[in-house]
Amino acid sequence: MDINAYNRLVDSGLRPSTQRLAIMSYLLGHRTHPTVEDVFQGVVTEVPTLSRTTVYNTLRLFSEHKAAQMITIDDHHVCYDGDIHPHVHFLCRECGRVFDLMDEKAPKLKRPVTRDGNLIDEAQLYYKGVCKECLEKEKENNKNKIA
Amino acid sequence: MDINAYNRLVDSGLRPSTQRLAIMSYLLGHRTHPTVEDVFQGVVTEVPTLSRTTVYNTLRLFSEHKAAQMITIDDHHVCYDGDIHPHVHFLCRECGRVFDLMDEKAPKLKRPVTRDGNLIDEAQLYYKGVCKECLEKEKENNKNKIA
DNA sequence: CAATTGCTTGTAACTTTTCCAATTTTTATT
DNA sequence: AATAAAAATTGGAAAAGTTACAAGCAATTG
Repeated sequence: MDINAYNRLVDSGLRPSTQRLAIMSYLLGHRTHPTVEDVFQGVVTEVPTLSRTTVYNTLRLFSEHKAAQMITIDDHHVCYDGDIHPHVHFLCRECGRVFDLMDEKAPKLKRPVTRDGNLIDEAQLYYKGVCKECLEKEKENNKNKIA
Repeated sequence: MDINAYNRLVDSGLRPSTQRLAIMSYLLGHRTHPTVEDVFQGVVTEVPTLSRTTVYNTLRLFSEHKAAQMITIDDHHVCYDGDIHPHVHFLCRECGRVFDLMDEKAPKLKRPVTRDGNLIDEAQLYYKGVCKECLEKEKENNKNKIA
């Protein structure tokens, strides 16, 4: 059994069912910011009866209980992150990958309430652009065109 | 004619067609972070032949040309903002409204390239929580329950 | 004023997500 | 253990949001 997944669930006040453990294990083992479909495809081999609805429900549950982060940077689909420490995300417009930006500081909440009186419980800082790998590829293509 | 909408389009390198002008005017006149559907409903009264596809295409075009901001804070639908100055957004989990947080500083990009070599062209800082109005309502409801 | 290009339209299709009733699993009670 | 109650999961269907595409319309150029 994945002791980390188990602890994360119990610590978040969630019952460690087979499906939840499998989904949490997947999240903790794949730091690629998987979509719901990614999670489903990755876990269904292990839990063959798994339903997509369960994946949707479970990931939402995780995010509501702060056992995972919901990431809404991409307008096409939501993705999830098992890393619950505040950190900055980057979306590459070319390849669509989402990854962590280690060298940028996460937004820090000084107060959980704004001056206007709004209660804040979550902060997300996102960057969008073109990743290193895609920039390299573009360079290659341009070279070939000229040659 | 809305001179502001016209200028925003031309300055962004976009042709000022009837539909584009109407959509941009709507964005500039409604700082409520409208969804595609909001924009469609708001503009179709003025331009009765307007198609939803045009709204989708046009808003995407605007965001690609930095003539408007695409906001992906809500996992249910994308919304748009005619204010292109960097500023912080807040999503209320109760009423679903998105609004600007004036008293929070927008993320500033020192360099357009990360230390890893990724090219950044956009930054978004989002907060989620419960807005003042919804907090008040909750208080009311609790009072009534006890009484 | 013909040709080209760009913009808009409407429908259909597609993707993602939610709903819901039935079923299974787990927990609590006797 | 047996039973009842509660919680979690399933699968199919439906809804919501978005895109693709072919046809038509408008503007611009030579």
